[in-house]
Amino acid sequence: MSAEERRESVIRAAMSEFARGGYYGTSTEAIAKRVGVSQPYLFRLFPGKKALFLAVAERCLQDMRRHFEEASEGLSGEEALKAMAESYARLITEHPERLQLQLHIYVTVAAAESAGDHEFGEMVRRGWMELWDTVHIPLGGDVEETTSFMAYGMLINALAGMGFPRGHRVWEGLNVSARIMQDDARSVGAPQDAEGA
Amino acid sequence: MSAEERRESVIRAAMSEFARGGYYGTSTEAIAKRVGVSQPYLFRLFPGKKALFLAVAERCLQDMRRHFEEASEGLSGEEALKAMAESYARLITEHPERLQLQLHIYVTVAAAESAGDHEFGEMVRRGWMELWDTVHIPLGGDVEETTSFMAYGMLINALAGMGFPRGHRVWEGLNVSARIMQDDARSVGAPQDAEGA
DNA sequence: TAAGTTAGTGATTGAGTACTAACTTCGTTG
DNA sequence: CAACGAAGTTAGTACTCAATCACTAACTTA
Repeated sequence: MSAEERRESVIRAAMSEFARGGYYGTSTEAIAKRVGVSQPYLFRLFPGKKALFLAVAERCLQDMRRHFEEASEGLSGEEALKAMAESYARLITEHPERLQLQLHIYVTVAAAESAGDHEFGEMVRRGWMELWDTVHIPLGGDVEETTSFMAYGMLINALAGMGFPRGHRVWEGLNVSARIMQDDARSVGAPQDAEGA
Repeated sequence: MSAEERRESVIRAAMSEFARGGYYGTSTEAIAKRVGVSQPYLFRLFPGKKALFLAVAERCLQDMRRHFEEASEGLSGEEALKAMAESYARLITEHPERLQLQLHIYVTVAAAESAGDHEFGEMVRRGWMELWDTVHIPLGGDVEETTSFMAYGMLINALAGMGFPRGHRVWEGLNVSARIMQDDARSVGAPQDAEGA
């Protein structure tokens, strides 16, 4: 297998592992094991753990963008909104590790930023803006609509991350105002506990 | 100093340290050093690192709730909304470590949930619902309004975490549709880079 | 003063960490 | 066939981490 192909498979494996444990909670050995390669060899494919995480974050944002592009292809306005929302809902319910990876990226970039390391932040901001524009266009260039779409998306991330089961009252407001996740609302990760209090 | 007082100071110190590095990125020694106590003694005050993080998360949610209660005291409707939004904006701009701690809690609970550990999740969901109700009441019991408030709050968390500077176009939609952070919008952690692309 | 409790420390342990250096294996090509 | 470069390994270093254990000094109570 060529080094480039190997790098690709390492990124995929690292996406899974970093999704589980985040940056500090993931060992390079775990990634290597998943790829089926020796751990030191990772350092020949990537200069270090940080660079690998960066590559993973970049890929995650790219995937996200492509996801929205495909979902909204040929649609616009309300139709595009519904299509993207449903597509996103399906993505994070069927692949909860995607949600976790996103959360890990947000928190890691925030930590890096306030630690004075802006390299990671620049990349993520660039990725986010591309994502923003990808959503903005099919929504008719409406800034408020796009912002609202992103905001409800972030709330969904949080609720799903916390493990609120579908049908819980905290999801209620989303069905109406966001026109999102009508029938597709589903708990991510955690199962039944109706109220939690 | 009594054990109870010590525990209190440990929680405060741990909030700062966990905000920086999250669960895996924070050593118990760093926390102990900040408290001014030996590292092994932490394990007399708390059964383990995990229990300490749990106590920190609980405290963070409590603080958050109290914050909104105080901000909305005696107000209702639009006035309460503005007061809570401004108060929250001030909190995370003046204390960026609060934002980071919240992000770390969300990601850690998500990881715990999908790893089958629901103890942490139950606590956080309970805390979130209390927070939700605390916001819900002054907003006149309007579910959509409350959901929208929470959603824009989560978007603000994400944008601030990524280090988008105030005035950046990604904040634009928030000024209008969310009636949040009009003049108070401010970058958290990261300084100027106008576009990032 | 004897008995017991509470707050706290120093030394250590065993597991895990990112990363390096030196070696091997093997298909391709002059 | 021999030389080479690229893919990949084994062995190892220097270090960090959570947690445990045995201990002590100060205070309280009777």
